[in-house]
Amino acid sequence: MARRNEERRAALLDAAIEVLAAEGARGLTFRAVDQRAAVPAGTASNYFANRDELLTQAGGRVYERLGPGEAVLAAGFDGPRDRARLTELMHDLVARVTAFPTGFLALLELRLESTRRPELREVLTARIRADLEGNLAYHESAGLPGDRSTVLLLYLALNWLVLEQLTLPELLPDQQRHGLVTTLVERLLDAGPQA
Amino acid sequence: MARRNEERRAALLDAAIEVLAAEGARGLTFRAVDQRAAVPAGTASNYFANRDELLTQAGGRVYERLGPGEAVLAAGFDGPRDRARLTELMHDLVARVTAFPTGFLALLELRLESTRRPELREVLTARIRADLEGNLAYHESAGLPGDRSTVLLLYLALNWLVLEQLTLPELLPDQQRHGLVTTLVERLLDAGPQA
DNA sequence: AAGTTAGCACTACACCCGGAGTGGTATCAA
DNA sequence: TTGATACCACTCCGGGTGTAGTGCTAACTT
Repeated sequence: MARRNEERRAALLDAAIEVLAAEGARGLTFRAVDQRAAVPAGTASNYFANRDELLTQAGGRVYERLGPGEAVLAAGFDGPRDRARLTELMHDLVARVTAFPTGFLALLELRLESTRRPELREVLTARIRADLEGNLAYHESAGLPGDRSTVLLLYLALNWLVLEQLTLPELLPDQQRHGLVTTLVERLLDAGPQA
Repeated sequence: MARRNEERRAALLDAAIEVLAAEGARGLTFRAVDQRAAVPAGTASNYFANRDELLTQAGGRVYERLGPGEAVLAAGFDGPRDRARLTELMHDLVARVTAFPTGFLALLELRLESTRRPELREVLTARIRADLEGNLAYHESAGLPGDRSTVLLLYLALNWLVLEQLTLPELLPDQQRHGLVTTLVERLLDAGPQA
């Protein structure tokens, strides 16, 4: 008996993200989602046929909510196209992702879970690839300095930087993290464009 | 009733690492460890007072097993100290970590679990800091090119590169990953030393 | 405007799975 | 013989699933 209230469904998925971040992939149960969403027990059961569906749709939901950030970036088409601008954008990016910590953590949990669920891995791969391609396309069309490798290397390093901050915040002081972003852009660019 | 057979204890911790990687932090139960280690049910209960102990000791065990890799690196004190050498070392590093995938994944699970367990976070922070400091010290004493920031940025980017390979291998083709390592070292060094 | 119906929120129940912890027994070594 | 440890079995407990059943509400019909 599938329920069709989209608003409620979205609320359940948001709750699922919170649960993923707070309890881990294994802790994502229908009951836990019900509880987190403050709806009566059994509700999530009625909206999702099984755990797999809940998992994959939760992954999609994270990107739905992270998406608007891209729109914000798109508003940054004006302004200079130099290194300072890119540095600023990267600082903003890190801040934006960090501001939705449960989303980032949920995505990580899903990555680990996808080790065991080929179907989930496919969905995640497709989504993250689309995101990456989007970033590459944006970077190029915005005329920002740096080539494809620049963007990819930024992606790698910044992701782990955020991971570091969210999981072991005491390892690198805030100030050092900030400096690393600046230095990273600097070095990737100075040597980059001619490659 | 604590048992003291160190060999058996190590075998149980190795099993715990496998379980962490395969089932997630939440899947790490005494029974699962028993089963994976092929010992009778209840054995892990006798060796570890509670789950926390099992968790933290498993984290330590990963580094015990990853440690020898550092020793191998130490054997690399001879040879040139140029960019090509560093590139080679980084390729080796990635290969070495990738060769022990369950260790890497277990560590990731522990990071996520440490979000909920302050005690575990402290232990992990200390260990990873020691590892990082070790890398920094090695890099400097070996006279390899690049400064502190170089090492830190390598750490960030390469970690996520490995994560990418282990969780969503279809996202980046092997060849591209390989090229990224080379490019990363290249760009970090060309702009680096004067900073 | 009243009656009818369809869908959904909510509740309760029956079933099942899996893990914790512990006490007892067998086995081996000093 | 005695002490320690490996091994096994048993009981208790918690939590999750899926579904059947009940009432409410809102929209549609005539």
